[in-house]
Amino acid sequence: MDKVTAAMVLTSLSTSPLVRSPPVRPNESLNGSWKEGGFVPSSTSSSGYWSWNAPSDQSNPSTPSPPLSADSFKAFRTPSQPDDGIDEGETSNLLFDEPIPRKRKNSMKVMFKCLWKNCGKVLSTAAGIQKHIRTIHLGRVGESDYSDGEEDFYYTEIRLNTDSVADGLSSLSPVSPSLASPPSFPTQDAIRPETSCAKTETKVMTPLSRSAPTNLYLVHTDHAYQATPPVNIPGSAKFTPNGSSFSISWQSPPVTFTGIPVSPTHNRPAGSGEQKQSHTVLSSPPRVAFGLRKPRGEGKKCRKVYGMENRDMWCTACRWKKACQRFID
DNA sequence: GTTGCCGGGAA
DNA sequence: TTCCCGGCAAC
Repeated sequence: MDKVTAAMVLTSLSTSPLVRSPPVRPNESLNGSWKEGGFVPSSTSSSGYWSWNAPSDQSNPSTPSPPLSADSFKAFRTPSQPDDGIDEGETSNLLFDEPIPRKRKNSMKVMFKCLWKNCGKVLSTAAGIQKHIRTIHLGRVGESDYSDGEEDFYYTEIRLNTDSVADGLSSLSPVSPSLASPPSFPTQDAIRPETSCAKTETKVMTPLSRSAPTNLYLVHTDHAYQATPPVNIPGSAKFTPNGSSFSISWQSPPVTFTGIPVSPTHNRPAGSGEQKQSHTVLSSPPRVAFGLRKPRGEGKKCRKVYGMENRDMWCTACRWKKACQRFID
């Protein structure tokens, strides 16, 4: 364990500079929805992974730079057709960002494996695998060069390296689809890219949702719990010293995930059930168990804002001593 | 002590 | 269904 945790810490440290370097990034490159609120800056590494998208064309196998691992993430959330109904879903993603072992560039060979069912084709370049997916699986023959990023869902990178540490990490990290993917996920529906699934449990699956390396992101989901606001959690909370044990715990989920038919994303604290799901581990380490009353929101509520004297200005819920509806946390 | 709100009851 | 409030837990 020690080794592992140490490795985690190191990786997170080493990567952060890469990721965060240009503060500019978040604002410009991403589609607007993100940047603001929570993710931005504070946390060391969680905020940055988006920025990799552009450069991450790792067509050159010889340079398995950080972007690769990032790329694998990218897969989960394709930048192209993302937000629909996903509101906070994404935030949860951030969590997972961290654990990825992106490491120094040394003797590693990167291959790309098609995750499409019964395919498993392995190519040495991302471009190649994307093309393969586009043409063979997605049937986009004509528009060969057109890529909306969907292919990303269907392949994963495989690092063939000699690095011991890397091995250790990869085995732990959720990003080892090579292990998990083959056994077709029992619940293809259950797990699907948040992008499309959002919170809806639509049954219509795009090819995408069917075979994507979902397990990867399951991992992150919960955060859930904290929906939007919780955004912060990931970054800072996670890697605090005492958070280390925590990170470990959540790694297992990918494996254990049983495919509960629920969209991993959310977090709207709404349903009590949602919370407990996969995320439990992540988001609420110390929290009491679920059944208990939910933690009090931090925001000011009608009572505090308007005061007792202006009770008529309160939202009805507050007036009735119910959960405030005006200042929702 | 204050505040948020669950659980439950009365109208 | 609407309105209230006792009481508990988090602050």
